[in-house]
Amino acid sequence: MILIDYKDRRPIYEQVIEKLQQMILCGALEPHSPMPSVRNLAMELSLNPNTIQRAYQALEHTGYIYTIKGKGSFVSELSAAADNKRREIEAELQKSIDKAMLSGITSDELRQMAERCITASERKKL
Amino acid sequence: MILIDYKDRRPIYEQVIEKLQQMILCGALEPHSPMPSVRNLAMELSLNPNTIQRAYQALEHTGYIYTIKGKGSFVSELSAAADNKRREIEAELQKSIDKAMLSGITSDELRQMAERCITASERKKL
DNA sequence: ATAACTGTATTAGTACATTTAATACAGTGC
DNA sequence: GCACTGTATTAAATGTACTAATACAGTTAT
Repeated sequence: MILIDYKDRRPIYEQVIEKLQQMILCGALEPHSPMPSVRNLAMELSLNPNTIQRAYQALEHTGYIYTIKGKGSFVSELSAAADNKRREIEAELQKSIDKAMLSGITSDELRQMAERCITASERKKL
Repeated sequence: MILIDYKDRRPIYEQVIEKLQQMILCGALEPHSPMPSVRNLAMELSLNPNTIQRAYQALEHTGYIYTIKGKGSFVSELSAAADNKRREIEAELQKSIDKAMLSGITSDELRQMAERCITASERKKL
């Protein structure tokens, strides 16, 4: 269910973080359900447990999961995390759009471009 | 005129490429005008000439500049480069929007978000 | 209590990309 | 010839990511 893209320039632990965030936010992982153990997920993805540990610690730090020592890690209620993610996504979008404007693309062209991207993304969800 | 952001995680040569692309595409550097020499720009930005050389070679390879050995590098006509850049930007936008949808953000929320970002970016240009 | 799980911490080693540095070579123009 | 262009090469230093191998502590079931 999680696919590591070795062509992606970002570090593996960041890819793991992103995928798990998405699964939590879109409801694929339900609040208070147990996350896979560090060692199991590492086995499943053929990664070192340290790499998964790093991802889990980041997820706990940002409120996506909570941990009970000896028992495991569990999905958090998503209220706070969802708001943060929305802010994060808007910031990324803002960066892309700023770059586009600096390269001489007009607002109207950008609106059309955004609409094209959104409908394309909708189609993929089917 | 070019500012290197050492907090940016991307390599320096990529930042240089991006800034020069923007300056060429928005007309700040006119077609057939001479680019600063590799050594001069390196001095000005306090970087190693090799770093600038790497950026220039990438810019030549993608059609932003052309080079005459012994004379220097010059800004290209921007027809081809502009189209490539537009495609590049739309691809980046598509990625951001796909991620947003995967995180459970709806199309309508995304449209509002995009509009907010575009108007914010317009304001900065004043 | 023992075994088999959980998360956590630490240290070491390897690999890789980026950047700097120091040169050297070749073409252009005064 | 000199001063400027771009180009090429090799070496060294740096930082990050990742793996590996352990060790420790808490939970749970038998």
